[in-house]
Amino acid sequence: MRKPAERRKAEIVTVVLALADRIGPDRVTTGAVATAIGVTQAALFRHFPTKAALWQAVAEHVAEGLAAAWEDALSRDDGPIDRLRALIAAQFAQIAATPALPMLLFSRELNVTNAELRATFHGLLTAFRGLLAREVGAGQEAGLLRGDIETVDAAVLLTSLVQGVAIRWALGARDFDLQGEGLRLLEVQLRLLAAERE
Amino acid sequence: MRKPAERRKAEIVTVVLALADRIGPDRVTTGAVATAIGVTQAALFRHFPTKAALWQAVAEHVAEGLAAAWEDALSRDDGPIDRLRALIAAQFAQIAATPALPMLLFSRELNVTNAELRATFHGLLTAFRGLLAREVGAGQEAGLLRGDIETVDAAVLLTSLVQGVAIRWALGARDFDLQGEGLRLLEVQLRLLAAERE
DNA sequence: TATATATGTAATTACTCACTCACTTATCAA
DNA sequence: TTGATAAGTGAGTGAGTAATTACATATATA
Repeated sequence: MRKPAERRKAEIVTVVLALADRIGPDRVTTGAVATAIGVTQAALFRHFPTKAALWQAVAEHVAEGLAAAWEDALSRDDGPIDRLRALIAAQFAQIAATPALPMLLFSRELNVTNAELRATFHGLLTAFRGLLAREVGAGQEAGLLRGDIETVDAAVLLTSLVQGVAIRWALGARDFDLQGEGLRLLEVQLRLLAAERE
Repeated sequence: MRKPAERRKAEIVTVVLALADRIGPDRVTTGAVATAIGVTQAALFRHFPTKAALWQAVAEHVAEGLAAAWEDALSRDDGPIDRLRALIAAQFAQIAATPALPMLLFSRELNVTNAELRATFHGLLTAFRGLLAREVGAGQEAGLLRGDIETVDAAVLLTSLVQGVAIRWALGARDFDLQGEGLRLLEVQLRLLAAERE
């Protein structure tokens, strides 16, 4: 079935992510993508000049999703602790919705083929840490979080929590609920960071 | 130059790890390994029946290194907190000595091609978490660490710390001292976990 | 309706990869 | 010194894989 280029491009990006989840990012061949969509392999090159360009489009799609989720998490008018919760919940939600994401960060296509893209993703992680740091700082100002910890260090500990849980989830058999376990551990870490002991 | 099989095998394993660091685990082809050593590609198959077996040997090499480092860290007769420090310091040291390790965890070889390899590494991470949990438990028993936190949760937070810092190091330009930064953050987390506030 | 163009196909190319096999030669023990 | 054997070679094979090309046709628009 013939489709306008825009929709076909979007379809290809979606299928690449789904395939990356099912068989791993580095097994996503142009042939596999084409078969999954129902077109010939050559048709892909009508929409993307190279396979690297295709991966770049995928990465941009993911980056936009993350940025949107962060913005949405910060849009609510809560206190800093709840904003921290929302940010990290959004991160877990994005990873759960795009399970290939952790592997994608280390995939050959993204790291080896496209250095620019690697910088983009590294920038995303840094940006996320920055957002966390801002909320942590606000929490410290408000006397909600311990003040005897460097703001940035607390942010690093929180991003590490996300990455650690995501790794355990991805490397294991995905045999637990990422979001549930992640948010549970977040509460533990938040209790450690809290200004007052209950 | 002809070498006895044992030494050649060891050489191959070493070169694979070095190449994995330099060009990425999934770019390590049998041809690249052979050229780096100075033999023909066919010679590799004199020592390993398949490429998967070669990777398994690499994994065992890494596993032995980690196990030895852990044992060494636990051999000293310190208190639980110092043992935690020693364990995590050993982990950072091993990662720094084998910089391909973080990437290896996300390689296609491990995640897609070689299920046995994946099981090996997943087992290693689980074992490490177990060792940490034991020391955390001892620290809680001794009244050195907060008792109102699940022992296992604290262990997860500590392994996450290691992984988070290692990822930031590997994905970035390796532009900071892994061990130094890691141990610094460990002290922060230990302060959060401490039973008494100073 | 006619036609230009965007979308898609079939067939093929150039290349990489893991792996095989018949053959050679260095090494070492008898 | 000689013969057995372990270690290495040269020349392949078959199975992918991205990308190209000449050709076809659906679709929108004038």
